[in-house]
Amino acid sequence: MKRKVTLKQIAKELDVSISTVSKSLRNSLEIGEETRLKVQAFAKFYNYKPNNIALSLKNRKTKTIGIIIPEIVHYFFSTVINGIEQVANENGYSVIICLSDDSFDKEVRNMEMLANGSIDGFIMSLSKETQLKGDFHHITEVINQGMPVVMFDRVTSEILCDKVIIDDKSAAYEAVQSLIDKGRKKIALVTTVDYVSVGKLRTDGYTKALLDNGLPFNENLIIKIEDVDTCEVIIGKLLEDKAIDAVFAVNELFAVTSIKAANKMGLNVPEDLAVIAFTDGIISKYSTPTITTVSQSGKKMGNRAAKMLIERLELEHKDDEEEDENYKTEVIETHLVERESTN
Amino acid sequence: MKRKVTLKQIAKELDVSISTVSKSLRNSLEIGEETRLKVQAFAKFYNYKPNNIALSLKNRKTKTIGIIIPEIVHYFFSTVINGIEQVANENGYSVIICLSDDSFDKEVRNMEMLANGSIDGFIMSLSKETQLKGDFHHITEVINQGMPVVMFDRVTSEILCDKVIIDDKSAAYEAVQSLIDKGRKKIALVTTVDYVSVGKLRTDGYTKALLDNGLPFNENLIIKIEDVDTCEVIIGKLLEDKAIDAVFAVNELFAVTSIKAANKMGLNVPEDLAVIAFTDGIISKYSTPTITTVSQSGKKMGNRAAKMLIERLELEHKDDEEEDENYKTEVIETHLVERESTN
DNA sequence: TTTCAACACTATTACGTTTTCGTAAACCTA
DNA sequence: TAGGTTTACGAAAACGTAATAGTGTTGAAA
Repeated sequence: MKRKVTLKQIAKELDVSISTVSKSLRNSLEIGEETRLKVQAFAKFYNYKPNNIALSLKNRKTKTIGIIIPEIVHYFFSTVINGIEQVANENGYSVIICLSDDSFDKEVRNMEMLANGSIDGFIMSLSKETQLKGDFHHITEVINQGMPVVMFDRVTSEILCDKVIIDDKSAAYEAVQSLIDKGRKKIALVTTVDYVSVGKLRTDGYTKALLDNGLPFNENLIIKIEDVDTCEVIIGKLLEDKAIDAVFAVNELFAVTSIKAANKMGLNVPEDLAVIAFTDGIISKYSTPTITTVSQSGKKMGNRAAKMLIERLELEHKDDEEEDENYKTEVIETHLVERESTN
Repeated sequence: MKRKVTLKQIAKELDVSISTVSKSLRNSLEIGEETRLKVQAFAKFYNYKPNNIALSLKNRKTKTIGIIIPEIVHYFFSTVINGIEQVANENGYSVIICLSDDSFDKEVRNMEMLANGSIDGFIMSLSKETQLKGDFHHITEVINQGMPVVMFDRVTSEILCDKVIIDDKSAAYEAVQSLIDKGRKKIALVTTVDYVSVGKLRTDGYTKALLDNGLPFNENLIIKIEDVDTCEVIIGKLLEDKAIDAVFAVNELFAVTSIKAANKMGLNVPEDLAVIAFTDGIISKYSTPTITTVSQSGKKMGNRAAKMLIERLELEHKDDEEEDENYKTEVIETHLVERESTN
C-alpha cells in the first residue's frame, strides 16, 4: 500500500530541489549527468509517473473529451463511441461519457458538470427532449466559454459548431427509390415522432422519392411510433387495412417488428412485403430474413467527430485568439446493404 | 468568448481576498453579510463555478470512476456501463471509459494512464488476452497503490478485490437441465475458447447437468468457436453428423447462427432442435424464432459494481488506514427467459 | 485601564507540476 | 586578477481551490 510517489518526495529523499527532479526527469541539459541519472534511477525504482490532475491544472487542458449521448445500450451510439475512442486514443486523449437518457435536464446537468474544467471539448448528440424543447442555451454557453463542441447525428441548425451527419434525406430517398425500382407501389413509412431531427429528414426523403416517381403521397401510410411496445399492433393494423407492399422503417426495431407482424398475418417477406431499415445494426444482420438496411457507419462518424474536435483543440492551442471559427459540417456517406428482406 | 471566471478574478474585481470570496460563496459565518451578498451576486452574474480539476487536486479525489472493458459495441457490456453510469450519476460521480479491444497491452496502457490521478477507482472486465496470458501485474500494482478495483463478469481468482459475477456454472446447469426436462437427449455446447473464464465455467455447468442426469458426456458435442465467421459452417457440420436435438450456446450470436444453420438444413426450431443462449440481449428478443436465454442482467451488474466501488471509496475516505479489505464477491441471480426456441 | 472576545477579513499552505528567473561556484580569457 | 561565461542547481510563481491559522479593529467586561 505505497501511495504514488511525487516529485516532492523524490526531492526530499535525494536531498535536491523539486525543480532539479522535474528537470532531470525531462532530461533537461541544465542538470549534471550524475544528478540526472541518480534521479532517473530513483524515479524508475519507485515507478514515478506524473500526476495527471496536476498536469491538467497547470497546462489548463485535460486531454479528455466529453461525450454526451442519449443512450448507450444502442448499437448506433455504441459504434460511434467506439469510433471516437479509437481516434482519441491514438492522439493521447481519454473519453468521459455521460448519458442524457434523452432528458433535457440531465443533458444540461452533465454538460455543466463537465464544462467546469473536466474536459477540453464536447462531442454530443442531442436528446429527444432537447430537440423537442428547442432550448440549446447550455450548448451556446459552453461554446461561448471557448470550449469546442462537435455535434453528430442529432444536430440542430441553431447552434454554430462543427457537425458530423449523414445525409438522412438523400439516404432515405435512395432507399425508397430502390423499393420503387423493385416494383413496390404502396410503401409505408414507419418513423418516430417529428421533433427528432433525423426522423424529419428521413420523412422528407421518403416523400420526395414518392413524388419524383409519380406515386401518390398518402398521409395514412406514415405512422409515427411513440412507444416501441405498441409498435407491433400499429404496424399490424397498417398491414391489414392498407394492402401495402413495402415498409421503410427508420430503425431496425421498427423493421424487425414489421416483419414479425407480417409473418403473423401470413405474409411473406420479401415476397409480399419488402422491408428496408435505416441503421445497419446487429439485428438486421441476424434476423430472419436478414434485413436490407441503409448503412450509417457509426464508427466512421465517431472517427470524424473525434478528428474534428482534436484538430480544433490542437489548433486553438497554437495561436490562441485566431477566432476563425470556420465551422464545418461533414457528411458521412451511406449505402444500401442489400439483404433478404428485399428482392 | 469569456473564459470561466475564477476566485482570483472575482477577488481582484471586488478588491477583497481570495479567501473572502471562497468563504462568501460557501456561506461562511466569518464573512459579513454585506460582503457576502456582494460576492455572491457578482459570482452569480459571472456564472462562477468551481474548477473541477483544482478541486480534484486539492481534495485528492476526482469523483470519477474508470471503466475498462474489452469492447463497447456489445449488448452486455453496454448494459453494464448503463448500470454503472446510473449509480455513479446518482452519487455525483462521472465515468471515464477505456476499451481494451481484448488486448493485453491496451488494457495495461489504459490502466496506467488512468491510475495516475485521473480516477478514484476502477471497474473492469478482463480482456481475452489478459485471461490467456494470466498476467495481472498491472491490476495488482494499482491495488497496491491503494486504488480500489471492482471486477465484473470476466474476473480472476488471482486478484483479491471486490467482484460482481453471475454464477455461470449453475446458470449453465439450469439451462441444460431445462433442455433435459423437455426430453432433449443429445445436447451440443457451442462455446468459446477455454481461457475466457466464463466460458470455462459454463462448460462445467453443462457437463455437470449431463452427468447428473445420467446422460453420456460426449467431447464431440462441444465445439469451441474461435472466430465468429466460421461459426455457421462448424455448427452446420455438427448438426449434420451428430443428430443432436438441442444446442446450448454461450452467447446470442452462436445461438442465432445455430438456428440459421438448422433452418438451412430443413430443421425446425424448436421442434427438431431446441436452442438456448446465454445472455439475454437484443438479438434473442427479435430473432425468429425468439430465443430462450439465460438472462444475465448487465444493468444490475453495473449497478452493484458501482455501488461496491463507491461504498469503498467513501468508506476509505472516512478513516483512511482501516485496511479491513474484506473483499466481497457478489453473485447476480440469473433466470431463464423462455421464448420460442424451446418448447 | 487592561483584557478578552467577537467580528470581519486576510495570509498562508497544500494539492503536484512545470517553468522562469536567479545565483553561486567553477572555469576561462586577456 | 578582474571580468565574463558556463555549469548546476534552487527558489518561486503559476494553475484554482478550500481550510487553517492568523490579524487588526471594536466594544465590552473586569
